[in-house]
Amino acid sequence: MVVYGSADEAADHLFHALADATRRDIVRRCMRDELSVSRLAQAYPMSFAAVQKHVAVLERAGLVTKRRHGREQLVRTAPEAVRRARRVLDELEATWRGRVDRMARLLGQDPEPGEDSPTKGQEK
Amino acid sequence: MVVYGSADEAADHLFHALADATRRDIVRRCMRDELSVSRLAQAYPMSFAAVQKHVAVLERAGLVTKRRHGREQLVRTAPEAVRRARRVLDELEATWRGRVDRMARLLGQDPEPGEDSPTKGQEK
DNA sequence: CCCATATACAACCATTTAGTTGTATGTTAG
DNA sequence: CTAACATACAACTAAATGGTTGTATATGGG
Repeated sequence: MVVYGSADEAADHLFHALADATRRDIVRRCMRDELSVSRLAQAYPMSFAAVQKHVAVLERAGLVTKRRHGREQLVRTAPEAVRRARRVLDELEATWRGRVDRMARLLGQDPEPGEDSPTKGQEK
Repeated sequence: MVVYGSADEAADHLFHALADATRRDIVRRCMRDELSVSRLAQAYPMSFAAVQKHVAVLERAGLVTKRRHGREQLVRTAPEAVRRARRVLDELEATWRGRVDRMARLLGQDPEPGEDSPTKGQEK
């Protein structure tokens, strides 16, 4: 799974978090209101602990934040979250059509996968 | 990993495929040119078979297509691919601010996670 | 104070992933 | 034809995932 600089790691976490229907649903729900974890848990056919873990994954990816209110933990989708994911996709396109391609040609080395940036430092 | 109707499944595959830096890099490279699998493999610090598998994951997600040319298999990023991923993100927002919320209120039932559409078909 | 609720977290299990190696099958260049 | 190359695919391993149950710790209401 390679190590990667924090840039790639952030994208890894983001997309990984979105790659599960339950988590996407949590994101949707928590865009409208703040919901406690137990409230959320009631909505899915799985244990409280399982939902707790899903929320943790979303939190690690920066897609939601938690805020304590009394004895409950209110979950809310980070306002900028989905937008941020979209930006990563944009960069995915941009990296190619702009920077990399152009720079490689300027340097006179053809921009093909000869041996450059083997996954590692790519745009980190 | 649960069954899901094909709609969610497609999103699962899409985001899962994007949740790996090597695969994102393959997507970038193959937007510019068509590249053979072995050509791609040279670019990463892993075996040919490993890269082959990454390409398979991308293919399953509809992010790239393969086309035979002689003895090589040329990989190319699906033109519409990234755009499609972005659309899923848009829907993620839209579902909330438009449809679900509004409909639920119209129906007079509060749109909270009581038990409605628990991600649907989540029962494995 | 006592209890029910809301969360946290550890331990465990089954499945998937990401990688490996090894072998088989096509295809093209000589 | 044959050798070298490009791919396909099976089998195996280590680690990560997604889920479970069980236990511990806060907190709020009466």
